[in-house]
Amino acid sequence: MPELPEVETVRRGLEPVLQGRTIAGVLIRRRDLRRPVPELLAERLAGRVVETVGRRAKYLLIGLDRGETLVVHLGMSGRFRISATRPEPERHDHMILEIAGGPWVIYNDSRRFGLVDLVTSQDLSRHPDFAGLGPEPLDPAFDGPALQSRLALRRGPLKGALLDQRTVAGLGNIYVCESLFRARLSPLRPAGGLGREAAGRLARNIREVLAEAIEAGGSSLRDHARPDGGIGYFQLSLAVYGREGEPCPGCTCREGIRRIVQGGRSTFYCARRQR
DNA sequence: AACAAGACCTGCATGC
DNA sequence: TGCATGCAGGTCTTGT
Repeated sequence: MPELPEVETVRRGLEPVLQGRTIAGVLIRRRDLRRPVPELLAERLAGRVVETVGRRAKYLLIGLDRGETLVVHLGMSGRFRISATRPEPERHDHMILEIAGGPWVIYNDSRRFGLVDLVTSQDLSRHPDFAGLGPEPLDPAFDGPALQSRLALRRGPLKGALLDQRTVAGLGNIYVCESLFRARLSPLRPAGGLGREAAGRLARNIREVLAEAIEAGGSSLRDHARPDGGIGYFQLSLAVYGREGEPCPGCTCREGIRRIVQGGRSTFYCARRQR
């Protein structure tokens, strides 16, 4: 499910349910996620008050009292759902939070590429999960020069550089393809040689596509993304992702959208429009 | 140092 | 119907 817009959509869904509320009880049903769920996590969370519900890159940051943060990553298939009544656990429900006075918040991840961790809030920026992350693309500090300087060190193609969370945080396969299409840049183009004008265009299009996707509630591809059970609609606005063989929405080329494999993952682009 | 490939795990669509 | 194959929104490790 989740790149930055989907994680942000989840954050917005959880915030009104969690912020200012007390965690009454926690059930951990499976500990072998991407890395093991910390020992005694349930005991450490019980009775804690949620102060903030934030996000950094694709990580959800549930800020608790006493200076600790519950970190959740959704991996490829992670989701949250909210239940007004005590839920009957379903397959792949790994963590169930009971909020004092209801509701219940359930973390489910079939592929178990996600993770749950509890870290000291002060150490967050130095924590290994976060230390190397690039800038938040929606932060004002992210602009053409910032992107250009990060890309300058690179030798490989743009696609891989943008997927690397050290370049800019929060992009994944969908939004890299979409950003490159909007910026009219080939995913095969060497990242290092990107000029000032092209880098500025790319940074602007990254910001725009992410902002529009958040506005639409994210993209719901194989399942729904939102804690409230609703779906996002941005998949309807995708220009190239998953559209191999379809006409290019930006030009009149005969070939249409092409699919290639880079770094073992699908890239969708228009070879005529994107140079 | 930077890159690609492989690994992690499950579910689903497709084709025989 | 059953079975094999390939693919999926991420990221960590390994090898070149």
